[in-house]
Amino acid sequence: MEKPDSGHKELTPGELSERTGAAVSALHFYEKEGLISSRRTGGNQRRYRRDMLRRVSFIRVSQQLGIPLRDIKAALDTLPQDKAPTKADWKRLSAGWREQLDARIDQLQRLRDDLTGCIGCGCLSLRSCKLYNPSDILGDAGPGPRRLLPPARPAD
Amino acid sequence: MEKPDSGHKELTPGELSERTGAAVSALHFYEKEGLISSRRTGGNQRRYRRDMLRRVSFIRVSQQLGIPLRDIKAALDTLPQDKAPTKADWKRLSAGWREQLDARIDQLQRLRDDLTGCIGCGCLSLRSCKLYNPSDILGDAGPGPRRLLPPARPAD
DNA sequence: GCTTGACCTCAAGCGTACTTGAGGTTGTTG
DNA sequence: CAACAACCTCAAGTACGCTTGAGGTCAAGC
Repeated sequence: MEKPDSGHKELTPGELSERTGAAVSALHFYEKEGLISSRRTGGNQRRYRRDMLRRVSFIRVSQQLGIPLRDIKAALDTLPQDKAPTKADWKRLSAGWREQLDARIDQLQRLRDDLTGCIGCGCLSLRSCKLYNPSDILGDAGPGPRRLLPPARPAD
Repeated sequence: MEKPDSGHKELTPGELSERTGAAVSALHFYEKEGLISSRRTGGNQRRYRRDMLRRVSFIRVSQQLGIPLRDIKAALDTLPQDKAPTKADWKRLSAGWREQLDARIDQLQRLRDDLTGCIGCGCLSLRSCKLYNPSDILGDAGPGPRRLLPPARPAD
């Protein structure tokens, strides 16, 4: 039924690291920050439930989207901490992320279209250029730094 | 011909800050890092050529794309430092940036499609999921951190 | 039983992109 | 001419997301 390589045992730090691409030090960091959790053996070594594979991968994928760890944590916090999340749990998270992604793509496409316009018109007139007008950039409400993405608040 | 509000005088730090949305401290930082330049008055105060408006705005827009300052600097270094860039100069830069943008949009769209697939299939099998397989993510050549975007090397 | 590698903790360090603060100068304006 | 905002320099601090190092433990193989 199940391929044996799917496994069912807990994972050592080294295994989780190798299979997710995250450094062991990063796993420690994620745990310290509450993004993942582990059980300890008698010898005080970490053992990870297999669903941590998914959590860590989710973290990494989300980071590729430019989402800060605190937002990823907020999303993961909606999953059960003490047992493996259900399919529905992951589906909900994924759907939320897909929205983020859609928004991000829209944003970039608008940026691209504006940039194309600027190339077309030469756009030596800053006054009329959306890209080069700070109070206009991506609907920015004013000057000053802001996050690339709005805070992730999935199904709260 | 030219609207008077287009201006032709140099800008003070405060003016440049207000018109680009970058903090004065950020302007100092950009100058220290060689991304912008200024002339000094007799009293040692900075005066910015008007094309610095465009440089700073370019910096900020590029950052919205997730491009690191060193890559932005590399791009700006292809512009003349001692005189205002020509329309062709900016056009070339913008075109290079548009490529970055297109690539980034493609990347995100692939990610979105994969994510949609994962939602569709439930994707509790990590083995078959592109998103959750680190050696596959976005064509990653292996585990370990990597930059979201390839280095910007515009028309070098 | 000893070596070896994987593991442990905790503190410090690093790169990016700035901001903040101290202490002092400039320049405009009433 | 005094006040006051805006400017100056330089050093240190901040936030994020980790990595590195020191000093020690655990577990498997020879």
